[in-house]
Amino acid sequence: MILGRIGGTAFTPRWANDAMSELFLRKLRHGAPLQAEDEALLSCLVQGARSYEARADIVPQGSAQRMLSLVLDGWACRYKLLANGRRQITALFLPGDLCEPFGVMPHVVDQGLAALTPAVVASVPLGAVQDAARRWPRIAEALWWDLLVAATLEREHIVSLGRRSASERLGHLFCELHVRLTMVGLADEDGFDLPITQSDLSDLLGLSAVHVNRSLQDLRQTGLLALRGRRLTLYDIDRLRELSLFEPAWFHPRRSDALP
Amino acid sequence: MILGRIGGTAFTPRWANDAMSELFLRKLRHGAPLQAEDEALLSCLVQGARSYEARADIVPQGSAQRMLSLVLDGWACRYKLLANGRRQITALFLPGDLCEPFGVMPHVVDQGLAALTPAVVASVPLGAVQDAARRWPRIAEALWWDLLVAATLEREHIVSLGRRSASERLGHLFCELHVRLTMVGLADEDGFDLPITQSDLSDLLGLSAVHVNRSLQDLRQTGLLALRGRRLTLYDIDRLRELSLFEPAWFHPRRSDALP
DNA sequence: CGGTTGCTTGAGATCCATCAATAGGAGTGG
DNA sequence: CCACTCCTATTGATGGATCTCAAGCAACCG
Repeated sequence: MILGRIGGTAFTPRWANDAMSELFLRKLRHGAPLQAEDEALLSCLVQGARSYEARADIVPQGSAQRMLSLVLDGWACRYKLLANGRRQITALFLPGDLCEPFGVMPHVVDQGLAALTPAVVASVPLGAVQDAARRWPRIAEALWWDLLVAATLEREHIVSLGRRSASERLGHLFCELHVRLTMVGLADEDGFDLPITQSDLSDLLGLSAVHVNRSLQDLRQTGLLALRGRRLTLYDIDRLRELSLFEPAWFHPRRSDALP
Repeated sequence: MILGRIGGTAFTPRWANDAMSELFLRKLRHGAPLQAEDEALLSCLVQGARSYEARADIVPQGSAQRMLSLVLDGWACRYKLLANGRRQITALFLPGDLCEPFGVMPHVVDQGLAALTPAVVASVPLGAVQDAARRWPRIAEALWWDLLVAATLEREHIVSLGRRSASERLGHLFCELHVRLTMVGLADEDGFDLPITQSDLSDLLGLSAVHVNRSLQDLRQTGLLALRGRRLTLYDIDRLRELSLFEPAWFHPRRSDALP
């Protein structure tokens, strides 16, 4: 429930500049027809990778924001800590995810950003992204698409918390993660790595950790999935989607040139 | 639970062009130092007002989006209808609210837009807004600020659904509405008009209508508020904020020029 | 080996949903 | 003005979903 206080450590040399932006680009390609020059330009924006331990704050609640965070490795989250000590995770960020809409002006963040696992996070200067978007239409399109997907995820999160049962929330989350991780090549057909704790899941889904545990057991006993160690195996994705009221259609907003 | 099928009626002449954008401008002034020329330009974008009956769909779920909707009068909402018939309202729109972030490209909307009360809604051409923002920095700043506030509201909605009790959700909503309505001059110090039904509130807050009713009675009996007819009176806003874990600070992201 | 963290299980309490019935209020037509 | 209807608000009773507290277990790690 309580987040650790360990800050980021120094620059991590194992991330060469190309490798850093690879997952990010892989995702953006779903949103716009990026050319080699667009990708080269985007790569240049990604700099200053730092490592964080699990539970470390990346951007503390209430601090001023001038850079965007891009997750290179590990999982992170946006969260809010309430006065009564409860925590709600409002968004989950996977490798390749940009943690804020690209064009916001500098501002004070109302919610913090924290690592859920050991993570490597790069900083992207706000102004540079805005400039790139202003000058290169395909980059702008890709970034707007990314923003659109992020907003859709957030709204679906609201729907889950408001109108889905505990098992449905879990199932829906797993379906969503499967799609997102597949987009960046981090899932295979029947599952993926789930590196966060059940307590994190509970803070994400608005449940207690105990109930997450029991609902997971329900899903296992129904034969829909297995969760051993960090590996989540999905035995029957179609049935899981049906059970969770998951509609993959909303996931890929059509590109403008594809609109009727 | 089920939305009506009545479409919009024809153009409503009672809205002159100036009056149409007045509330919208009033809100944006909180986000950027708009000059007369900026406001004039923004006013020109707002066109094509239409009236809708309560419960009418404004933009149905699954349709293509090329225009932005601006609420001139009445309350509206973004909602999702689940396969099992449940409805979740993901955002509430008040007079002066732009219903989508300004810059999104045309896309298929995953969630519909509906009137909750009789409403008048104008359409704003997407391209025109983007052009204006590109050319006039203050307009861009105001619109980004608006987007930022909308995103913050959405995240706070997630926190409510995930980690606040029924009474806290209601209290938090009323505090939020009080701030938002005050920004456009539609609330006075001790309350405002609440024109939606308890059933709408339940779909917004992820509760049952019966439980909304009971939680409202709790709040009344605690002496925090009164709700007679459509008028909501707040007797002790500070105490209500405390009880609801409402933090008004996040509401006004600082302008870029005010950052340290 | 002891300490820590995360997972699992049980029992009891609480919050909230559902079902069903009644009451109030606004509009409508006679 | 009354009877009627629809919609919304209210109330009661009951069951279910989920929470909390508490304890035990398993894995990992220095």
